[in-house]
Amino acid sequence: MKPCYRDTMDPNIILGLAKRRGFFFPSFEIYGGMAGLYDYGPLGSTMKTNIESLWRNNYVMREGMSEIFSPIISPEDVFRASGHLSEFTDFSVQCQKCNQAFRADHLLEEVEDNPDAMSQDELQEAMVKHGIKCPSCKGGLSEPVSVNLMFKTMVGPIGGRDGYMRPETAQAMFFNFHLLYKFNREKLPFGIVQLGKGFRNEISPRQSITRVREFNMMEAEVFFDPSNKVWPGFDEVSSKTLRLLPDGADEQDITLRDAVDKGIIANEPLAYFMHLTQHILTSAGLDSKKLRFRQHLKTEMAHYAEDCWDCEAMTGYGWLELVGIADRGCYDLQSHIDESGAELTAFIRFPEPIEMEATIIVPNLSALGPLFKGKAGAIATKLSEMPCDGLDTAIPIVLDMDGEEVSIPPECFTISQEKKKVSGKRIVPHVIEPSYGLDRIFYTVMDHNYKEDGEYVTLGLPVTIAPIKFGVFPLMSKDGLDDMASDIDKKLRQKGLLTYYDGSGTIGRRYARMDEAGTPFCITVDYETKEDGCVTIRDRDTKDQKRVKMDDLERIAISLADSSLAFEAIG
RNA sequence: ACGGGUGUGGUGUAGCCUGGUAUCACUUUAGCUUGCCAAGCUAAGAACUCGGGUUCAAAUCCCGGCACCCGUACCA
Repeated sequence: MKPCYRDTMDPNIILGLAKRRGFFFPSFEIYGGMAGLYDYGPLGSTMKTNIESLWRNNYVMREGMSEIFSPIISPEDVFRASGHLSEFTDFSVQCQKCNQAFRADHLLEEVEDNPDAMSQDELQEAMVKHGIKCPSCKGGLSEPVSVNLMFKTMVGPIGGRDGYMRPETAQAMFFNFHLLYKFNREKLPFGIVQLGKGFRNEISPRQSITRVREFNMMEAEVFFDPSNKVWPGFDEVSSKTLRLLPDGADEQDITLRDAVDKGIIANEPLAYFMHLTQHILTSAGLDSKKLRFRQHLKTEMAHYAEDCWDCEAMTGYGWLELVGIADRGCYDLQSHIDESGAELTAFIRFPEPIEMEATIIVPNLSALGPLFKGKAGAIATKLSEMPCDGLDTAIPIVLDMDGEEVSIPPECFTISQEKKKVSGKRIVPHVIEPSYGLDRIFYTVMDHNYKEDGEYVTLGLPVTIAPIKFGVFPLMSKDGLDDMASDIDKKLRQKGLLTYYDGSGTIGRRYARMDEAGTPFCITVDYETKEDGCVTIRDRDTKDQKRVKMDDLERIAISLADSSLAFEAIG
């Protein structure tokens, strides 16, 4: 489906503003630039921090999840387990006539069973065997060339170990599960978050900061008992609506409750985090009319995923994926269990311990040892794990030890009835992963809040996101007004509010400068201040002014900045 | 990655065809002025994407790199 570009911003206008006002710009420009790498400038860095704080306020403060901070450089094993090593390595072929590039495994999909898993040589063989030609012009194709989208590096300068720059922040939350589970006092569900950089060597970075090689993510991994997938707080928001675009159905506004009941969204927590996402994004100033949740098609969803929704925003680049919220089942933990052998499981207690009677084989090590020497340990393990129904204690047990038949004489084991108290079971938790692309959200904040009235540009950022909270001006830079304004400026900064003092040019120009930077309020010291001790506070969006006593200014400014006081409510 | 287009102060641009000291506006800075919304005056600062070639001389012509935009592909 072609995106609809009506009522959307021309990206070039955003890019110009971003560069002029120091939000973001291409990196390394004086050295010719480097595709897919951007700097956040003075205002951009602060706004990025503000978006992160907003996110933390919701995930860490409101939902009670715990934050971790782990290395970017990671050993190869991590990505062998996660699947990135194979998933991020494609084999590409190119048409020798029309030069178009294709994925080799895609061309073989109809004639081979599992081309995705084939090696370079196997692919080449299969291509020749089936006489694959270019699908668009029937020209001959080149040999498959390996394309890996992870940045590889060497850990240790001499004879080091292969490492990769992580392509997402998620993995540490999985492979540290055993510790994090303990930290959360062995209770499910619980959530872990990580904010940080990820790296992908994109074939073709484009569209400014929305598709870059080094990017910022805010990710949560929420672990559940699969038999009890609930998240506290769902009931409170279950009557809220979301705009959904389900796989195979029309776009619709629907309540969380209905969407879960009708099976459109797979479970309550998934719906809950979708709503939380909507809440965070609109708090960051995104226009809810330009947001939707699109369900992954069956074909694009990873095979292990139970359900997956992208939150998309309409921007000057078309629909842009900002957030992915996926129920990934137990895939990630299980993969790390398989790869590392670590016990990344949770223990689910039964309401009452269950008494069980079991027949078990007890190996007699003092007999096994002398008889089987080095193999005794492995034999003992195998004995105690094997089913023992109908075994006779008088007959030797025959075991298959790596292809070798071994007969275990009866004196080496006993069979006994045991009563066991089972108080619970070990399970591999399921995980729901809300994953936010910070840079894309950043871009969309600018896109959705850009306002133009003729030549006059206002960036209508919400107070919490705006880098500068207050412009502080003397009406005239003389007669002591400048000193009074500087004083106010200094005091507000001491209270932790980022201000911008400006005493140059006309007052209108100073207001305009702040409007374009998205600063929500300006404080002006004028001649009356000397007489009545009041200053004006001017609201960016209405241009209205209120006079307030300087004695009340700090208190009011703090309340305005944390949104606990609306401008209109100033007395 | 392929095809097409584009690269001039912080931003937007003129100049390129037809080679000869780079245009204009906004912005910025300093001063004057200005008593609440990009006013005015004076002055200043600031650019030819990079490398190579042709030429007495290259922003301009030729070749190559880099970056950006669009399409296809790729990717989430």
